[in-house]
Amino acid sequence: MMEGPDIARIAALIGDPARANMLAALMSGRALTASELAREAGVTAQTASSHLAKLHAGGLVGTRKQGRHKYFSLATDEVAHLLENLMGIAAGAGHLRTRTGPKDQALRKARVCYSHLAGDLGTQLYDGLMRQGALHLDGSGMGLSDAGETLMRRFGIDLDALKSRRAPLCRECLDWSERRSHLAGSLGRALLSRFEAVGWARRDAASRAVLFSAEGEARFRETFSLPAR
Amino acid sequence: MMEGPDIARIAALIGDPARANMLAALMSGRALTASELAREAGVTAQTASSHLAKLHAGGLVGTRKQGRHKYFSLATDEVAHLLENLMGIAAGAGHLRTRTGPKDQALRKARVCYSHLAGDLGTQLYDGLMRQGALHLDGSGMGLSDAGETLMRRFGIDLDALKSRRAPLCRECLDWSERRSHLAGSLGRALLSRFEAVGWARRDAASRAVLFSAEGEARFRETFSLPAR
DNA sequence: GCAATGCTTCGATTAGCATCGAAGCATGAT
DNA sequence: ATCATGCTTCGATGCTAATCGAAGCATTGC
Repeated sequence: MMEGPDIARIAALIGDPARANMLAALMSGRALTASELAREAGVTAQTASSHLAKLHAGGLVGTRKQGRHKYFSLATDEVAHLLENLMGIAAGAGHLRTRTGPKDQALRKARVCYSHLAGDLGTQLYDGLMRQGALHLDGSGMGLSDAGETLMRRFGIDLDALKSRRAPLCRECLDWSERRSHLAGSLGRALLSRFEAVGWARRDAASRAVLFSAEGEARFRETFSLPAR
Repeated sequence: MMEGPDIARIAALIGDPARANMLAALMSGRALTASELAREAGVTAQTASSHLAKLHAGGLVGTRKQGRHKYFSLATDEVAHLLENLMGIAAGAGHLRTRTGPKDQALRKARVCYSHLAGDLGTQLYDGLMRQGALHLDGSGMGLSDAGETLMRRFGIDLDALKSRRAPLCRECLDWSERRSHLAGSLGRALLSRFEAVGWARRDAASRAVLFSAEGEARFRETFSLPAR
């Protein structure tokens, strides 16, 4: 006993419903203010402040002060990965909370996972990149092949800027609805924001859903050689 | 708010120190009795019983009654994956920054993750299989190539028996000490038990460590074309 | 049969912590 | 300056849940 790191400490952090709701809200990838998170969790500002302080001390969220606002976001991709993982188990093992409403279906099709694309389209993208050899997974981790780099540059991704950062370019992230991997890392982030920039998709304001237009989805499938739906 | 599955519910389950210790103990892959888990967690039999009932109701552990003993084990590989994931974050963000005691080093080198090989040797095996093309990761998930099947059969793995089961043959699992993937799934399980069967390694009785003999490690590296240490 | 072992249920105690009201402290707007 | 907004600290309250002792069931062994 007592071997390995203190797992209970951070599990307990996530274990409070108010904090869990805050973290789930931060899975949108957007940085949110303390009051927004308070509203999201359904508690008053004071309790939210206390919760956020604990999340910060526990290393799960990062903060940024801007004027009289304080913005919170998930600390790392790994935290997002953990949360997604938790959702998978909660969806499978917990009672069937998955009442597949219409909004729920949109979430399953495409949603934001921290800051990259998840859901059916996210895993399809990942699979497609793997299939055509744009992505590879070898000893040193995951990376882009030459063909992949060309593809990304042609799509308008500034790879040089991404590479100059310390953050890993490619990571995989387990999808809770699909139970398969999708692409995370700074490239995953850049791709999602590019999808928005070129008008293929936009984020739902109220949820984590990513709404592709009909034409946007067609162009998306075409660009990454995915089967037409 | 309230979208997605109830993440707080199971995080809270793991968030209690006693339960977390029990789960960590079950990461050895062995099925343990209620009293063993009570001792492991440092609580009396009554409280342990209460905790285990909750873990069972929450779907995190499975039970098997045998005589007057009740054996507990982790419910699925996904649960093990989640715990390993949690350890990674706890090790990074929490205090207790890896005081590398002598036993700790053994754990880092090779240990049991649920029921397959983790640690340095586990990730090396995974990387080696990937490098030589025995394993591949494509659209439909992870699988063995023909060369990989030959390799496994030659090593004495009964692939047909594994394939006939419903459980996935190959899965990847994120390693908390190495922060990279190692091989899980029924093949991962079979490999570890084969390592023990042919006398290359044995499990430490008191911890999750897997102890390779000098010759065992050499044969291991030779068999899977890993660089000599 | 009786005793022993392993586990569970019951009841009571306790401690921790989530919660909120109110006040304090910044920063920004008028 | 003065007020408003956003966040934090303080103090008090109340609820949840972890804990254990003791008794209750089940199973095994003699």
